[in-house]
Amino acid sequence: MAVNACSNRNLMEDYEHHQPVVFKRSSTTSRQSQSNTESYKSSSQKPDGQPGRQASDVCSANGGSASGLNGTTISSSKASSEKSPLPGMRTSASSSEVPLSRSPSPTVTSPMSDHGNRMSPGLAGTIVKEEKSSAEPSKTANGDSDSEDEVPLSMRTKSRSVNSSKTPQGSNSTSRLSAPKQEESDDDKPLSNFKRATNGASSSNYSDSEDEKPLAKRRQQNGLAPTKKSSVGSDKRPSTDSKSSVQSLIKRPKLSNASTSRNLKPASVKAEPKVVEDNDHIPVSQRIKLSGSSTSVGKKYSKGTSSVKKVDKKSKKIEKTSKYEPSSSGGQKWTTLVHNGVIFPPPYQPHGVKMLYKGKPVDLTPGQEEVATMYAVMLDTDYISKPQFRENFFNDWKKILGKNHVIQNLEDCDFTPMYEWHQAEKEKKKQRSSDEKKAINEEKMKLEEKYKWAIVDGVKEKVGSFRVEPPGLFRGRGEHPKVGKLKKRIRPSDITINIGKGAPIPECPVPGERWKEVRNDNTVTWLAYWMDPINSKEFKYVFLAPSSALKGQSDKEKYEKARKLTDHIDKIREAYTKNFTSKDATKQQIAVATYLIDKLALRAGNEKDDDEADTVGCCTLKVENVEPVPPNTLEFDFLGKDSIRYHNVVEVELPVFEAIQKFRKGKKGGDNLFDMLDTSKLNAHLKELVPGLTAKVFRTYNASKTLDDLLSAETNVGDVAENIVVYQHANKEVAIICNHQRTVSKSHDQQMERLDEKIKELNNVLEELEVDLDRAKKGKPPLKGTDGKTKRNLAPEALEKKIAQTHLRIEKMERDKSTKEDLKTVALGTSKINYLDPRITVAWCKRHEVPMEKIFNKSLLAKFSWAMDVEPSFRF
DNA sequence: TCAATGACTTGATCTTACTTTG
DNA sequence: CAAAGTAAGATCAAGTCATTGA
Repeated sequence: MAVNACSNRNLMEDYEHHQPVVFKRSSTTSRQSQSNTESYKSSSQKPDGQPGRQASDVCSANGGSASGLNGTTISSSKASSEKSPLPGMRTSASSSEVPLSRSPSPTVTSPMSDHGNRMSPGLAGTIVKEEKSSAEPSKTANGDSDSEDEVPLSMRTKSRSVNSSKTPQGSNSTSRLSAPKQEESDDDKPLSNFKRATNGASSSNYSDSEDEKPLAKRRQQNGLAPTKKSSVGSDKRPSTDSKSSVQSLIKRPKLSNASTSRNLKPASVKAEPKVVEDNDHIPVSQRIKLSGSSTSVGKKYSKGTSSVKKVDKKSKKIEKTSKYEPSSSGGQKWTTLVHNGVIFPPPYQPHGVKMLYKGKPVDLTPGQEEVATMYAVMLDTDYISKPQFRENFFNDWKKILGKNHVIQNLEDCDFTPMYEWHQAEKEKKKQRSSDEKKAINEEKMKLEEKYKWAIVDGVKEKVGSFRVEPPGLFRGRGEHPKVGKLKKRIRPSDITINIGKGAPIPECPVPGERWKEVRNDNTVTWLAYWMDPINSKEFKYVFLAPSSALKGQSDKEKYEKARKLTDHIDKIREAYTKNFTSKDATKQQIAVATYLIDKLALRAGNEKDDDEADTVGCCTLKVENVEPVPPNTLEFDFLGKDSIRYHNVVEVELPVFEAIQKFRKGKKGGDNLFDMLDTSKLNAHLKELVPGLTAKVFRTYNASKTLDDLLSAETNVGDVAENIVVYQHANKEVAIICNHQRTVSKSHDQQMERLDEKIKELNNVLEELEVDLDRAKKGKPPLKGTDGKTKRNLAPEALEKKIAQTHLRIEKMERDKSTKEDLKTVALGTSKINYLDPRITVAWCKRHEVPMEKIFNKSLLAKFSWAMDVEPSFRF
């Protein structure tokens, strides 16, 4: 049972005791912030009010006892929520489980496994390439570390914050060129280890392998998550697959390393290739079928029939052949590209419902009504309560109303009739019979079918979002200066199409209009773009879907880059640590900034314009965002991307602490903490250390490294459901590091109450059973139930069994509850989609016989099709 | 050197489809 | 079977980073 997993192990102990060195990342982690909503704006404010949840894992430690049963700890949700859990966590030191250890084989195994190629026989000339880069052998880790690794000691920080904090880890990336990777030394281990320290504890060290193991366990402690998993368990996947398999399609070759692939590219035919025929409706991704057995996770493509082939003509530009050329410069992204353009939202249909102005109905032209309706529809959102929103809206609407319109101010407008009309429409839609719905759906599908696919180098690929954004009111996040502005309707004459030379130009769907421009630029991947109506300097693009080879390739490159960072991370840490005390202010700032990015997984922090929400990242931190708390703790509190609050209290190394104090000296709260720095300087510096390295690589590295370590540390004992719990737990750790939040659902409290009630009920039942048991032992009949009914006479054994069952139910419910509380503000999806190398997950699934579909949904399976053949021994 | 531009990734949330529950 | 919950998918905002051009 899951329980076990969760049970406490002593994680903490491990951490603490062993600590030899190392960085620890902060322990705490919690994110409290969530308050994201708009509320805060400028940096200065710190919102507090939040519920302050804490990081879960951490908490668990303490929370444990909630259920008394078997020692399992369940973290009570509450506990977690409470702020400081404190130190007292107990853990037994015992944990001794052995971790899986990293992959054992030091040797290289060549990855080449691709099993069968995915190619279908059918394709004739198409490409294929399958090899995976042999280059990397699986790196196995060796258990040892390089000596260097150990070095980092200096850096280690300890963090433990009181309240929350997250831990990050750092690392850097590397380019492929550089040295061969050494295995990761232990040091590399991600911070994660550190971080969580739930409460106060923290520390851990890398090096010992031992330490690592425990981590995983630690996390579990919370005991969470049981519920979902179970549900997960069921499988359903079959259906789709089967179908898909049937169809044939072209399969796309698998990606290999970039370089190669590029070159390999099939030749193109120049002109338009003919479209692939038939089946195509099925996306490539779907074609993949998963094998059912866990191990067989890999996908296989079905055989494709159609063949498109292209001849190569090209070789022309392939200049850059360097093998590894990243897609960079000059990079050609495709040779032939065929698609059908974009689809437009239907024209506005006036509804004729009149709004009131000073209590009286007003006649509006369709154009005026359209904009009024956009506002009316948002009446129940909190955008309406923002003055900025109302002001921007009214300014834009006024332009459409005209100067002399009766409507002169928003305050006297009553949009209720329109709002109600809209609600009624919604209701109507909901009430439609399923047949009706089906018919409507089919119609829509038919209409959109042709836009869904593009043929890239002869392979049919899914297009991402091919719908032009409909007009509406801008829904900026946080305190965006432009919220509420009218996002005007986009017309064909606003759109630039990019398509292969010679391919048929998509027909403009609006009669009488034409595209703004048609280009044939094969150095970019977009199929179309238009100017963002809100920010005239920005564009909106139509790209291929994530399941496409083009996207898959770059995704793979991203992870490879992060993975290679492993080889350089020690050096990088050493270097920045040395510069914490540099006399050169710029160097010192770079060092500290890099440290924060590494340790806390902060984003780079580009400069922002005044017409954007006031949010910050590392390079743009303000003095007021970082509060030094002697002797060596820093309290971060700022609004980051999407105006999501980042609040973290972290212990840092003394030199960092001192440097921060120095950077703050003589500045005002709103001044930049790093006045000598911006992202381009920072990245330029990183690139000197390792070609291709940029700030964001650290996030990817730390996230993936953390997952890899946590999953590998876990001794496998459980069944599928338990393993899934383990995975989710690891995933959650990563989400916490990255500060991926979600707003608490409106019904959360209600749901919690409901759970509480159920638990209470069960407890009552339990009490009654115990009384009955007592009486039964004495030969007395059971008391009447609360409902007054008489109960059957049961043998003590039977009662005991019932009691045990009830205990289990209560436990499970408590666990569900704490998981729910725990995850109420943590979003796991983002990291899964963007930061976790899917090969880690795939390899782990293979090792633990967990079907991939339990972890990745259909779209992720498609998106990560390039990772499915990885060896079970793969380590990040 | 740096601001503007351009392309692409990351991210929260809204919407819809599907499940579970009462 | 409807209401409630949830997960998947869609949407589109908001970042990162490279390149361009003056």
